[in-house]
Amino acid sequence: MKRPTIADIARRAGVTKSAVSFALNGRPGVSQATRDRILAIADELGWQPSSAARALSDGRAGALGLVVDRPARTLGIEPFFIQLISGIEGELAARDVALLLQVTADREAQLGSFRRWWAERRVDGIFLVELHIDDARVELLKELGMPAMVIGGPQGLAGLPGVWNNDMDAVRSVVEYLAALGHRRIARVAGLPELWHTAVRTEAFEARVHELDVAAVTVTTDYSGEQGARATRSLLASAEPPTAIVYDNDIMAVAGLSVAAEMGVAVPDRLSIVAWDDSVLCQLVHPPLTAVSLDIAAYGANVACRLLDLVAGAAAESACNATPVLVPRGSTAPPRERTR
Amino acid sequence: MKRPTIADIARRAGVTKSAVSFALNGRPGVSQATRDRILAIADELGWQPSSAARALSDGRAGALGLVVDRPARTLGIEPFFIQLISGIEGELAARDVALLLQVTADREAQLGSFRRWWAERRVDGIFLVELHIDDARVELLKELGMPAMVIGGPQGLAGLPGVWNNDMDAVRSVVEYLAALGHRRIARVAGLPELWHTAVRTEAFEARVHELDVAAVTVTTDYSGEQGARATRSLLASAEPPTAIVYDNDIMAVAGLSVAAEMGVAVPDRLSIVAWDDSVLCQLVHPPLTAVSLDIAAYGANVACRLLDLVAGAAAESACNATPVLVPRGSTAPPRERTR
DNA sequence: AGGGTTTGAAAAACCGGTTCAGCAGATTTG
DNA sequence: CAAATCTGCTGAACCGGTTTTTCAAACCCT
Repeated sequence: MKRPTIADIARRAGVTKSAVSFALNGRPGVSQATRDRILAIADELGWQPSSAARALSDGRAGALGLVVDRPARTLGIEPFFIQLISGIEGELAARDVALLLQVTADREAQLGSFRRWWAERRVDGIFLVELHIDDARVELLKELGMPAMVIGGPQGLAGLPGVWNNDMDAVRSVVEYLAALGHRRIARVAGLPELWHTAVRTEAFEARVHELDVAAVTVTTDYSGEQGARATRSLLASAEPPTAIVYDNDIMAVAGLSVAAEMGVAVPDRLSIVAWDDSVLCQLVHPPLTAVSLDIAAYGANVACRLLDLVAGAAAESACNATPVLVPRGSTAPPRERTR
Repeated sequence: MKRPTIADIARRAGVTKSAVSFALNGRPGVSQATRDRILAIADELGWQPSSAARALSDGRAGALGLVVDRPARTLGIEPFFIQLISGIEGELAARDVALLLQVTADREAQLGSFRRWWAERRVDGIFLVELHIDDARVELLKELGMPAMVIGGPQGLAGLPGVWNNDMDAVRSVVEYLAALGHRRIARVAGLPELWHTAVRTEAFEARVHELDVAAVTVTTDYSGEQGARATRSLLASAEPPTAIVYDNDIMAVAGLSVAAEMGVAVPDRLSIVAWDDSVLCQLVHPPLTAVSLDIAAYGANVACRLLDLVAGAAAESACNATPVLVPRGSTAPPRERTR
């Protein structure tokens, strides 16, 4: 039992392929009676358009692409990507657009994937995540003329539209919260320094601690729990250890919490911990972690919408998605005096 | 600057499209000299085949599909899926096959996705994960005649080929390990009971503890950290609490560890913890968790290879991938007497 | 009644590949 | 030396849609 084509429908309806095409796409050119008859037959036969034929004829793939290149070591842990994909998917599925996913070992491979996807017309556009400062992908995409939407890039990024979150205000509220609790020495265990959003957060962090006259230090890592643990160890072992640490992702925060336990530093009495990127993980550990929370799936849906519009021909527009909010839990408290 | 087609190459080379097609696909029918000339021109023009045209003409999509339907709550945490996808991708990318990913809210939606993907010829075959006992998807796939590879299904699953792991031996070795340490009351916090691999593990577990004359109890959950925590709480609060708990995934094991900390039960002195599905998470917490480890990316690569072969026309064959190995870490030790 | 517009549908071209039948010319074969 | 086979390529059909062009019949207006 072969799958039906519009030619089959045409034969059954006693019309030509063109009439069927017009009818199925709701375009003028066929009478209402004929249209109804064709639709009924299509339905009866269980007809579905061949994505290949459609792609070939109208030039669009009906698919969008996403390439992720986190090293396997850290990739799986962060809920961020799957949540993001989940949000994107919700939007795409509704419009019958597919999502092509690729996981590459390094960034160079991404360039090749973009080229190939575009040359093969596998996708109509792509999502760009983890934007670096001076990102080679941006140039390539502009050169190819490939529609793209930057996820999490800064506002005024040359050339490509994007959707970002108001991390600056969120960082400020974290600093203010800790300062209000009485913390005077705050550390921040940041992610990869070459990422745009790390830079944005660092700048906002440095500025706000300076204004509030709080002593602060920022350590950069590769986002892995291992480096988060190492950074925590050296911070806590220093002469003047911080009384609060802000981590750039949840996995490092959990690692930091373990290090504190291992070193006999009570949380939150001796050390307050704040995690960026909230997830169930933050609520599982003991004490539950105060975190900066954001609805990532909604973020993904938002971005997907915009890329779809862009592909459909809308003007390229950037927008702010939302401001992450601080969710206080058991890992933060006023600092207790060190002597005792 | 339009993207080049084989017609462009043909014109430049002074031959017809057919000759170009033969040359590019390494098929006989053109002389070596002509072939070289055509390849050089194709390379110069940066030609890449249009996936749509190819799909339309030879009937294969050049893509495989994977649908995941874990609820968003638990989805992001487990490294399993991303690692699996990463492994699959490695294999597919080498052969220029794309991976379509869909994240659905419920299982019913999966059926629709399969139908549509197949009807639209979007994919040549699909990976079936999280196989349920009496899974409606199996019937549908057989009805559609869609090539599929079951990931993690049991050996003798009617009709569909699959690749599984030797969980039975792994379960046995865990039980033996704990028994050898001196544990006489072991609990197992299992995953969803309707999943095949849960059933397989449960059966092996029950059988082995019986043989070794160890008291055991199995509690089923939905894999979420929340339910893992709840199960742990009630187990530890019982009259005769277990001295060791085996968790069916890493996230529940971490949750269990937190509950133990919260209840003042020392790990591993009073309670030993074993996690199934090893991940960096297990090494981040304190103490690091003894875990049942498996190279998931390699598993994905293995499965991908087999589905590609199946799609290419090979006979449908099932196979065992590997036996997960127990990695002892700090969360397991001989039980200490309860009185004191 | 005759010329112009509208309507509904047919016919054909096209998208970019693959594949198959056909066909000259060179080479092998009896 | 004629017939059969092989080689290297051409021309055309085909995959399943979309889109443009063409065309006949119906309708409209003095």
